[in-house]
Amino acid sequence: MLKEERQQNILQILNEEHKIIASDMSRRLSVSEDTIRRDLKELDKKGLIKRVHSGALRIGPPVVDFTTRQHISSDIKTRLAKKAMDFINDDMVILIDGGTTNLQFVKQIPLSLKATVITNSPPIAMALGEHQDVEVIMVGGTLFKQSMVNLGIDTVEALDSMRADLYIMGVYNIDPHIGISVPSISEALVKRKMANISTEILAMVTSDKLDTVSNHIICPTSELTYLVTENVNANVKKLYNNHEIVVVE
Amino acid sequence: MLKEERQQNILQILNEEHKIIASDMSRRLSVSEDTIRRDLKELDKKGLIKRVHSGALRIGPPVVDFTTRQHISSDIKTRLAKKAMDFINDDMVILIDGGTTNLQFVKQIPLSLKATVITNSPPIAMALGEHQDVEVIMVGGTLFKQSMVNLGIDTVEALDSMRADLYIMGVYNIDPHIGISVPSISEALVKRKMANISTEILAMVTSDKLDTVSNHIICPTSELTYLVTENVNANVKKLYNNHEIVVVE
DNA sequence: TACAAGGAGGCACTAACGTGCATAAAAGAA
DNA sequence: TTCTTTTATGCACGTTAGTGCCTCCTTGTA
Repeated sequence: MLKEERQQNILQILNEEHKIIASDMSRRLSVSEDTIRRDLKELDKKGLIKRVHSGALRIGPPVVDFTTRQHISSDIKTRLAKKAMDFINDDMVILIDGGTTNLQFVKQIPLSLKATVITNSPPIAMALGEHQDVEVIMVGGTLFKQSMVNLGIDTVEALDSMRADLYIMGVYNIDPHIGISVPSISEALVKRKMANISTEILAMVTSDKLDTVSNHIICPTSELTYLVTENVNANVKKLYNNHEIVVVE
Repeated sequence: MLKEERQQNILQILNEEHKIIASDMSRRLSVSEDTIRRDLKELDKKGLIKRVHSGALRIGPPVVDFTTRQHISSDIKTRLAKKAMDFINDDMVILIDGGTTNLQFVKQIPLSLKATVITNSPPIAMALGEHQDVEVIMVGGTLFKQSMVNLGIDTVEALDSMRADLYIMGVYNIDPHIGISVPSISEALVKRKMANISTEILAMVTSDKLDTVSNHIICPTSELTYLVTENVNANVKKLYNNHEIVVVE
């Protein structure tokens, strides 16, 4: 059994049982207690578990069925999220809007991060409920249920008095000839404002969104700083040749 | 049983019972009194409990984390919610703040309701995601993770330009001599503003919240219109004799 | 003041830990 | 593939944490 595999098992068991005993794990996974101890040490260092004498405790509530399914189905999104994590540091002011890719990203954020997160998405805000050192600022507005984000004039006005170091933009699709587009004018206005108040902009894009033709409102992309994606075709490359493109294989 | 687990148990019990006796705990948790004493000493040092001769006292009001509270006494909350539903009609503008009782209420709202809901609580907003004919207005602010509501000056300012027919107020406890109280000044300010902009005010209160002594900031209750509760003692009855008290048996 | 219950600190025992080292297993490089 | 390098694992052994018991001291109450 591989180390990663074993550690995944430990996390899985811990998720179900809320606590584990090192000696117990040693028997269940057929490795020495030393190995288990080393695993627990590592996982604790990563902030995934709480190491205690004799074993370890789960951090936070168990991951429920719904979120588990999301994890399984969105392997690519997880990989993109992990890559995007490289651009996150302590003490940043991070602006994040909605979308499942962004939600996946937020779920990857280590509990140890110290930062300020501004968001107009209730699910994103709630996903940060366990992060003690992350201050969450919610931007209000009219809830747009399709994508679970707050939009409207109030949202734009509230954003007016804020500034962020990095804006993690949720993306629907990228038209190779125009750029990033969104399905509604309200969303476009909010995203435009968000782009304006941020120093850098990062977008995570899964390949199904690349190279799609769209007749929706354009969101200006001239300030895009990082594009994190799986692979990229010639058109997109040309469009973004001024920006850093991170390709996750 | 792990040390941390045991201490967690002690805190849990103390949270429910307000005081504990060391010798008692020794029996209940099957460890020696010495160990219990050491635990109490540690927890006291961390400022989580107040150590006294013979045992320990709880510091402040009973507070459990949001996800835990969600599962506590939800059956009675459901019954309160169903009763409170009598005061809801189509085309109303309903203002709802946070709390698990309120969340339970929102989950009872029929999908057919046509209304506008204003809230500063992300979970409440998300719970209305399926209601096609409910327009949800989210009020932004700084997310207060313990109760999952947005608070702060921005919240109060945003509320300033709104009006509601009914405010469903989340309640922590009712002091028989003072009235409704909340654990923080930020929350008090927001609740006060919410009360000001609403024509009627409704509060659902489970019996464990009745008649509890609290030294926290008062939230003015003079405008309270409906009190929906399980049962009510003389003190509370006297305090609210101007208002409609609905008792759910 | 006296007396019982509770508490502090020391001691001892056991289970758990960490570390260094030898060996086995992966992962890369040729 | 085969060899080399790196990483992971298990064992030995000295150290530490957690617990119960004991003794002496403190606190609360009659």
